[in-house]
Amino acid sequence: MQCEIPTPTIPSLRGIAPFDLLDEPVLRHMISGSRLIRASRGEILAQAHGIATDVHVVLDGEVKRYLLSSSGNEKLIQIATAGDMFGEEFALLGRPCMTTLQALCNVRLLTLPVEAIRAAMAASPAFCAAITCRLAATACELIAQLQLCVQLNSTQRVAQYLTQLAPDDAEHCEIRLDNDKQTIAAQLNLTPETFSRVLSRFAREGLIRTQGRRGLVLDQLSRLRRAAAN
Amino acid sequence: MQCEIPTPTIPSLRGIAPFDLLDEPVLRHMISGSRLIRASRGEILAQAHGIATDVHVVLDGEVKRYLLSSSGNEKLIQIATAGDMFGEEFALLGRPCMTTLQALCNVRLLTLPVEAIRAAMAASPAFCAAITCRLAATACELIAQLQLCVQLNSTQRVAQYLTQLAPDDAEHCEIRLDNDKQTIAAQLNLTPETFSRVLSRFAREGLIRTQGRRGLVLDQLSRLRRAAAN
DNA sequence: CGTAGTGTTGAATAAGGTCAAGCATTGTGG
DNA sequence: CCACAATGCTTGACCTTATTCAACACTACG
Repeated sequence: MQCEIPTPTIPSLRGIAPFDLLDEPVLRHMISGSRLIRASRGEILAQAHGIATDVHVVLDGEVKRYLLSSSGNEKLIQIATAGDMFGEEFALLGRPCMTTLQALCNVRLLTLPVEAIRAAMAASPAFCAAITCRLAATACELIAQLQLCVQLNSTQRVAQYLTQLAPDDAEHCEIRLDNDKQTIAAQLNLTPETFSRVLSRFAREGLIRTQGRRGLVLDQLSRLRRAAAN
Repeated sequence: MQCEIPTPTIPSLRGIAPFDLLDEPVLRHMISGSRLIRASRGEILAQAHGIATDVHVVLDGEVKRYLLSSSGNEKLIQIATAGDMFGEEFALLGRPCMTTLQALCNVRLLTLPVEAIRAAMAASPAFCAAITCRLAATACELIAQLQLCVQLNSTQRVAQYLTQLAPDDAEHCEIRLDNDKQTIAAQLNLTPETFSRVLSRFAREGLIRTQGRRGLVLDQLSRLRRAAAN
């Protein structure tokens, strides 16, 4: 994990989601307080401890954000990809950050002090509104996650996940998973074993067929949707 | 459940958390679009369906906000008491509201159209910042909830709940539960039976003693804290 | 003193998790 | 281009945990 003073990152930040709303001087001030972090696959970028003082932006690569329990259990919160920003929740409140950060591949990450974010919010109502929307979206996602993890059983969770990948009206479709099955299992808060078992039961019942490691044919989406709802 | 046009509520709203930041005309405009809802114990105030278009403020009484699964399982999200505001997450994004609302006692609830909130945010940077903070806090709480429900077992959850009720440094203390045991169990995502079993195990081990229905003596808080962490 | 609402306890059950072994896929180095 | 290693995936047997259902006990309140 390396840190650099990021001179040439102004253009890249300008192209990223809420920062495109900022004026040149505000953006420049924000960059001046930032740090650029490089890390390679598997590296832990930040532990869950201490007051959060900054916000992160992924420039390239993927970063996994998760809760780590004392028994080693990982609960995935988010997989942040290029252009994603995260960590406002804790930083804006000055609360201890609960999440751990791990690089899923070689990544470049920009770290912005929360004070700069706060200043930008004061300077630009549009930026402030954008941050507000992002937080609202985060809260919604978390409520959905809670619903998923707490109220649905393994069958329902997998069925719901699969139906989300298909177009809304189709009955049959072929898809390609965008992550390891382990990772997907983690998203659904299942062990890889349980995930595998549910998939093979669906296959046995004729709902799906597997094609290689990541390919999947959904044959009876209406039944799958029903399985998700029950 | 009754609805009224709320003429005399300007003063009461002025005294409530983020609304004290607003100027008289903005506040007046906000009130003008609002509705006052009265409901009595047990009544369902709003189902989870359709796009959320407004935000709620509890004037008096208590309201339970929860996720309802198709199998009837309830996952408690929040108990909102007088002065609490909620529902921004969904309303600001115009997403379907996932939560159900139930009166825990006789309540008066003020319903504000999200457009008024948006206008107030545009008019007052301080109000906007306050809303942002509230959303950040909501997100943090939800992450904590997720951690609680997904990564901790029943013993840890109960131990954590109990230790939160005690002062940080004490070893011994008496407390009074502020809700039914059923409700507390729901907050911890446990059945009342499991909650009861954990409590009686703690009692058997000498960690706590029960006093009547709501009283509780915590005798060995250090052991309790250890049980919460493991 | 009786009743409704809460809380407790036990036995049976179900749902996932854990551990361990083996199989398949992918991609790399020869 | 093939072989093989590394990684990821599957499967089975077993175990732990919490839920369910049912009966009963307690408490608070009228």
